[in-house]
Amino acid sequence: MRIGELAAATSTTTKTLRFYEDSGLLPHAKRTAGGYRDYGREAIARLDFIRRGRAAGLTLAQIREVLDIRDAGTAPCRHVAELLDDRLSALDQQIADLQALRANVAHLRDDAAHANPAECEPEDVCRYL
Amino acid sequence: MRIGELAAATSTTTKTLRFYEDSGLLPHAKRTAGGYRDYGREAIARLDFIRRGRAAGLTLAQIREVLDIRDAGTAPCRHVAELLDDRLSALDQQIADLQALRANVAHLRDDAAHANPAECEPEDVCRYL
DNA sequence: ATGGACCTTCCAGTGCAGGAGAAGGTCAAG
DNA sequence: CTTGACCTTCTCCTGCACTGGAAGGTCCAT
Repeated sequence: MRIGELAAATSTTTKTLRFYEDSGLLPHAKRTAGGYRDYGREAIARLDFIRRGRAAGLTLAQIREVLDIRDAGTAPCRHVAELLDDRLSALDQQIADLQALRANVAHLRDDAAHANPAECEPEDVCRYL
Repeated sequence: MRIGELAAATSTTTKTLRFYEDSGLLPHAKRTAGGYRDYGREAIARLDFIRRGRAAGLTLAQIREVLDIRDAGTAPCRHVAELLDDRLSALDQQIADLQALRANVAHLRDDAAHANPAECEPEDVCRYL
């Protein structure tokens, strides 16, 4: 499989695949006589793994950590669970922050809606954020 | 108030304050005879506003949008309410996205937690992400 | 043998939110 | 009058995850 086919099969781009190789997420691909990268089908599974990790909000560095453990021949289940726990905490915090902000903005919006435009001072806009 | 005092009062840095001025988040400060920036107390309130927005995950561009409307001075409340409605919709979408992501990550994490490490083969790693 | 699709490497830029450090100016204390 | 803290502008650097483009090589059909 050449790089373009792999890119199409994984809904990504050749640029991204070369970038992943440079970043150590994909092993150095073997080459054809003409110097083209030649991928096996396992590359698709690896890229699906990377894609799922990205979708879960992991950084490429975190994904590489997991892949490195796997490539060393050890099962990274425990490590994956830890990474996901960290990610859950971060998400909970982020959600709580956004909900607090939403409440503030909603309050501010109500005030803006009910205020008499004639007596609406610019300074009032920022009272609640 | 000089830039260092303002930075200390708002738990930020002089670098950040100059960057905010360049970015249009802070107005051009008036200068002392020696060319130093000279801030009034209202700068602290403005930076607190920026800090709270940042803490809740807003971008500087989004914060600037709100500040620009305030700075227009003549900002009609109706217009502000419209802007805030847009912001509320965006926040609701963002919260919903994060909650969906959280559910996904929690599900993945549970799978990883219930796996028996002894029978977890390296090839299985993809199951958990 | 030629055209076009695809590939190669290398260099550079994007957007975000600043941070590092150089070269020099200002100000108050000793 | 000098020292040291603080300030000025300036240019470049950071990390993240790519993206774009130039210059050239390969492969396959016509």
